Amino acid sequence: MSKSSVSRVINGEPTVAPEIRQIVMAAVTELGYVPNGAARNLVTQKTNTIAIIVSDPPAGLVSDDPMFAMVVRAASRALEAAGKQVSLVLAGSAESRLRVEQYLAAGHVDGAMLVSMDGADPLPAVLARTGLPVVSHGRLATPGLMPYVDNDNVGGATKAVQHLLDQGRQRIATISGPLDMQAAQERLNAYRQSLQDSDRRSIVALGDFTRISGADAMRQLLQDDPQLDAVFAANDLMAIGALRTLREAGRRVPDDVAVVGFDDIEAALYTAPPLTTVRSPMGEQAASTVRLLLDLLTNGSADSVILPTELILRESA
Amino acid sequence: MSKSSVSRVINGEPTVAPEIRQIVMAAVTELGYVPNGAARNLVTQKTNTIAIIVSDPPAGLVSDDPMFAMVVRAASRALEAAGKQVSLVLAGSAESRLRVEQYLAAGHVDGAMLVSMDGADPLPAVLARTGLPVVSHGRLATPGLMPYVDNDNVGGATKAVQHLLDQGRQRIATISGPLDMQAAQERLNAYRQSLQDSDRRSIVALGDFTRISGADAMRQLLQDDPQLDAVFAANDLMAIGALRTLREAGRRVPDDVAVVGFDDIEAALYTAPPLTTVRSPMGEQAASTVRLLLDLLTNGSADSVILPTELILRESA
DNA sequence: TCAGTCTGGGGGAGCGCTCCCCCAGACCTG
DNA sequence: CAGGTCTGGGGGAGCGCTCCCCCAGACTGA
Repeated sequence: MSKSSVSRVINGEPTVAPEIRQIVMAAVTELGYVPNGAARNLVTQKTNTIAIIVSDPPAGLVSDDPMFAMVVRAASRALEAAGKQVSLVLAGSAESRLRVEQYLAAGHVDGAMLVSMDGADPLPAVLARTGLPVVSHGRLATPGLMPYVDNDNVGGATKAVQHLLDQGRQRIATISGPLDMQAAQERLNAYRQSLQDSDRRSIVALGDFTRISGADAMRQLLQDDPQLDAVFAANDLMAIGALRTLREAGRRVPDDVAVVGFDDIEAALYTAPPLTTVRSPMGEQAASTVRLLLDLLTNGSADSVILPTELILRESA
Repeated sequence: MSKSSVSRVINGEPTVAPEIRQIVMAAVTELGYVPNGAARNLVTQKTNTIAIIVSDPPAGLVSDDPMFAMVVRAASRALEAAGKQVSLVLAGSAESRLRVEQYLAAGHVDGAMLVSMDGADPLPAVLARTGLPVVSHGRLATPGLMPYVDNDNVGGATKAVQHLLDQGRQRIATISGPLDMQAAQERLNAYRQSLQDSDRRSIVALGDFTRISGADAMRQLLQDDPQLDAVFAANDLMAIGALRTLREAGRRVPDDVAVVGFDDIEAALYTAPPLTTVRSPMGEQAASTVRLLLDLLTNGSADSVILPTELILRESA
């Protein structure tokens, strides 16, 4: 019995006699043999592993981020369903960035998926230059670097603001996300455009997509314009923070102030009152991004995708 | 110039002349050379990679799980700080379980960290038998299989119930987590013990640690005992669900019904009213678990750790 | 029956590293 | 100055696989 035959059996090649296959399989199960991954990777020049690269904010800032959980989970699932291993990479500080680059260059992975990179991040450009198949979950500031899957931020934000307008709200403020993130920018622009189209003034406060920043921004907004009667928050987490500030300030929602969020995370169902929000299909987006990468891996090319968003009416607006 | 010298330089061995080191370094940066990971792994018999194995509930059930985000993030960070790569593994269906086993047996990782395994899961036992260094985030149902880090569930739950008792609450119910999870069981037992010690009857509903299950369980509880005036939920997510049901049922919190949660996730700060809860240091627990594994890797042994919990008083009780 | 074709299995090279062994040359000591 | 010691660098084996090449043996058709 030669190792060639064993190799053939294990890799499921058809040109092997059933009898031999039997013998090998028996031996394999009996001995509990498992082929060595490193050796295999070495010779085949592939690893069956995909990196999920998540930009990690400086320590301390992190909360229980629903985006992280949803995206990482959905992506991992899709990847595992396709028989790929997942390597999770947190891209935080500058020196960790170098490590990431080295890691990918060392051939540890067959491809990578970038998640929520901010505009200033040099990583996408660096990775694109390595020639490794890379896709992005969310559109990047620099276009054309790699294919991506995003949701329709502009359409969603427009629907949200339009809804507020349709309700007859007069002073509609917004809590924006960090402007170095593409999604935050698009949502803010759409808000501005909608208000401008109906001859209204923008009232903007800046957050960073966390609950606490939403609460702070709402406080700011209330101070800037005590008369405001509606707020569009660029994500649900900040909307939840805003809800809290409004409660503390004695404003009733939606009677005094209407609130609309963005994302439709599960928590939006459980706020008081339940949050009206724009649903962005995060799980689906992650799965699509994986599909994109898989396409890129097999075909050498893949086309970016924009997923539709939908306004979910609940009680806060 | 021989490859031996290059190898020595790259691996930072001291027995190499500064001059040669210079030359090699120059060549390396100029050519952008990065050593091949697979080849290295093959010969050194180690991968510098640690698996984080998360039990994944059957699709659909998953929501934005703060536990997942916190633990995976904190653990990854600690691992990367120690120079380890992270391999994220979702252990879902039975067949995926086999894949996990194969994967680990193939020598792709140097060690593994189990997260939130339920009691029925055969995976811990299987992994323990492979001889691979493995630790658990959270105590396992089968003791002695591997070292673990857990928080003081019993102490925390006792404090929570005691607080309700001290307030003079008469009918204290609980929403338990899934009983195949060790943490849920300990919290329930502590609740029972505390009530028994003060001669009171237990009122128990079962949830599965999700918001929606908390809302459902609360409905059940209200039906079982309309007179109840306090609820201890085995985690914050279920407490949030309970809050919603209570609001819908027209009960005031904490006036009519007091609510205490467990975990102190960030969302607990933003509920209406803010949630009184038991803080369990999830991030710290994850970091400790990593430290445990690292110890195990270097020393060959490591001792389990129990982290203290603390009651955080807010407005819901 | 024999040349010719086809199929399946064995031998062995080689993937890109690390690490051991050995040797050249510098240095030291009596 | 000769013999011994020590230091640093080069050669080469080998990690455990896959895959190519080739050959033995079965099978076909004239």
